[in-house]
Amino acid sequence: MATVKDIAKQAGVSVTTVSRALNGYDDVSEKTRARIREIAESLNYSPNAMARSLVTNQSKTIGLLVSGLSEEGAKDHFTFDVLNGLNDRASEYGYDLILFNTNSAKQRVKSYAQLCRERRVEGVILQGVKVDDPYLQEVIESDIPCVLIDIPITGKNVGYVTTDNVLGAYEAVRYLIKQGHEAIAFMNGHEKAYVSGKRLEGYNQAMAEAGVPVDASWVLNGEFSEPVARDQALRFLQEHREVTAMFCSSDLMALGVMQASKRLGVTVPKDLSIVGYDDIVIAEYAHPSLTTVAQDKFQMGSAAADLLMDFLQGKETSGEKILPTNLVIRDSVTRLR
Amino acid sequence: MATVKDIAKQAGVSVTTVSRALNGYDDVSEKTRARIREIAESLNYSPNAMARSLVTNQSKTIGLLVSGLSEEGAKDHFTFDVLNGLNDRASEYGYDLILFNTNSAKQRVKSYAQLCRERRVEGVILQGVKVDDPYLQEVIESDIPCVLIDIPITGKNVGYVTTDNVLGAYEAVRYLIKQGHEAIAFMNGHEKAYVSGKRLEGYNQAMAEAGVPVDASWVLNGEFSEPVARDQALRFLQEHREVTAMFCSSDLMALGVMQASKRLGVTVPKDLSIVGYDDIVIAEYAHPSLTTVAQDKFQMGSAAADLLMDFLQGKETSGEKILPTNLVIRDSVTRLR
DNA sequence: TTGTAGGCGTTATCAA
DNA sequence: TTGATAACGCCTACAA
Repeated sequence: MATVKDIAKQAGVSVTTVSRALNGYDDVSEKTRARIREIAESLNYSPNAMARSLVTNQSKTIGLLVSGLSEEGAKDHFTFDVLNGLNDRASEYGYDLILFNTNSAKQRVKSYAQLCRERRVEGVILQGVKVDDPYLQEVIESDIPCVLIDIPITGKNVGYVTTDNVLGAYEAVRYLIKQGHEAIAFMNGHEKAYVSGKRLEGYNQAMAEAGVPVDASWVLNGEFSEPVARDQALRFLQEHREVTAMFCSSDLMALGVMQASKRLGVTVPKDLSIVGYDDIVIAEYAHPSLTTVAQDKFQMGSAAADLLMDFLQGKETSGEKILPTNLVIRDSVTRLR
Repeated sequence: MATVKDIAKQAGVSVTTVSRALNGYDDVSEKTRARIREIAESLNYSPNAMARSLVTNQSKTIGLLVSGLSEEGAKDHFTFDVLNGLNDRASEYGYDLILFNTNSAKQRVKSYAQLCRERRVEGVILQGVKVDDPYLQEVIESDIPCVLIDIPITGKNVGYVTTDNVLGAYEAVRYLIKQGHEAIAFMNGHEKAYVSGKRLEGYNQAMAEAGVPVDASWVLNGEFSEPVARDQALRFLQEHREVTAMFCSSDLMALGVMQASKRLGVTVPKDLSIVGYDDIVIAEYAHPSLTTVAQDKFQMGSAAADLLMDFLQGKETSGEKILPTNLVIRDSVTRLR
């Protein structure tokens, strides 16, 4: 593989000149620059990014840490969409993405932070990690600039991107109320998730506003899992025939609730209205199609890239980006009366 | 950031000793090794992968080139699943993945091959590219070891992973025939795709075996697109009320056909049986749920990693891996008579 | 068992 | 406008 030295030799100049010619410095005559360019091309020269990084101390690389990336059966496109947005924007900044995953088969000895330091990533995006994940602490304390998805931590070079979970849930529940529902249960996710707390807030808020008292036992924990939500719903719906609607903290759980309904002979939306959260692809194809709170996952990715770049460029920033949600109305809710 | 030099200084030894102690050479006394390890730890030392690469000439990095990665609305989990399998296996080999995408907003000046050379990736996986993609040629000619997904090219350090498309299609159609169908149309993808040719082969084979003549006009081109398949089906189904089944070269197209059926008042599967291909997540949730030819995408990814490693380690290999498919029977096919 | 010295490919500093 | 030279952090003959 050709190096600057090869070019220099062939052009009869020094490596310095070659370097500067190729990097567009203006203290090199156009004539030699042209000659050098030509030779570089003919030699199929590509600068060695690593050698460059070594001296500039810039790897032009950002790390993506995804917990549970390798798990099969991740039905929600969430991770992937965020990754796309991220990659798209990062490449605009001239950065490439490098992927790390935690749960490798051979219990990886190296820690996240170590991986990042070895590769000298300039920043990190963390996604899908739980609030109590030990990796989380490790990375935050590592002083590598870092942006979290859906975990609200800010600090020196630490920020996060999320959507307006309170408002999203609020609007969903208010929509149900406007459709005449009052007996509205809430299938929430596990407590380790930041978003769960926020969405509960939104639920409570909408209920309070409508003057509907909230029964704590009507807030279920589906652990963001389809089968768990199904089982929870199975139990709950049998005990509470009076419920007319259920708001779910994820589409996957909403699908679980649908399954439970079907099994119990409860027709959606006639006997039970359901609203989900996320707007995953399946939502549109479910039967009936699912009314849900949509998050723009692609945008979450690019916003995360933007925020990280702010850190890297030393820009002043609050370190938080809260994106809007959008209620997508389909066929899983019926108007009461 | 701590370097070997720092450690050496603090331990009162040379950098050589540090390097060898940390890399597990046995010509260093256990006592000094222990001391060096301790100091390294206390200094939070991580070796600089780039400096190491520079001298070992091994980047421990493989590139992933995905065409159309950033396109929103890629409903099939395909790319993502493959990526997961790839990443999972690669990390077992001690390799990290670096992502490149072509269609960045700012028309990226650098070519794929250039990107790969700059980052000194040891090998490349190419996915989602069309047979006539200029990038394809470029990469293949670049003499970087490379594995293609679903494109049958082999050569020096070039190989591919695919599934048995002929057999997959054959089994799908034979299944339809066993259910009593004879008037079976085929919604194929575009001709630029390798898999389309193969699946057509399988279709023809099964039909011939059953002694059912194939009418070329019954083979449609849905371009692997949901709306295109829908429109094609709309036209075709109106003209051919005698068709009882349609085999589709992708689940997405099968969904398009379902939409068309619905619009025409043709009930699936009572009036029209449908078999798809891929087994994307939506297939299970569609209404009726879709009988389809499943491909293990995760496994395709890990097989690709394996093959690439064979190249990198100079192992003898045919350069092709053809994985099995698996007919998943759900509710979109009815038994005739 | 340990240390010295050279080099990987690039950029940066300084002098010519 | 150009060139010599010294880094960057690491590994690896070779010598001690």
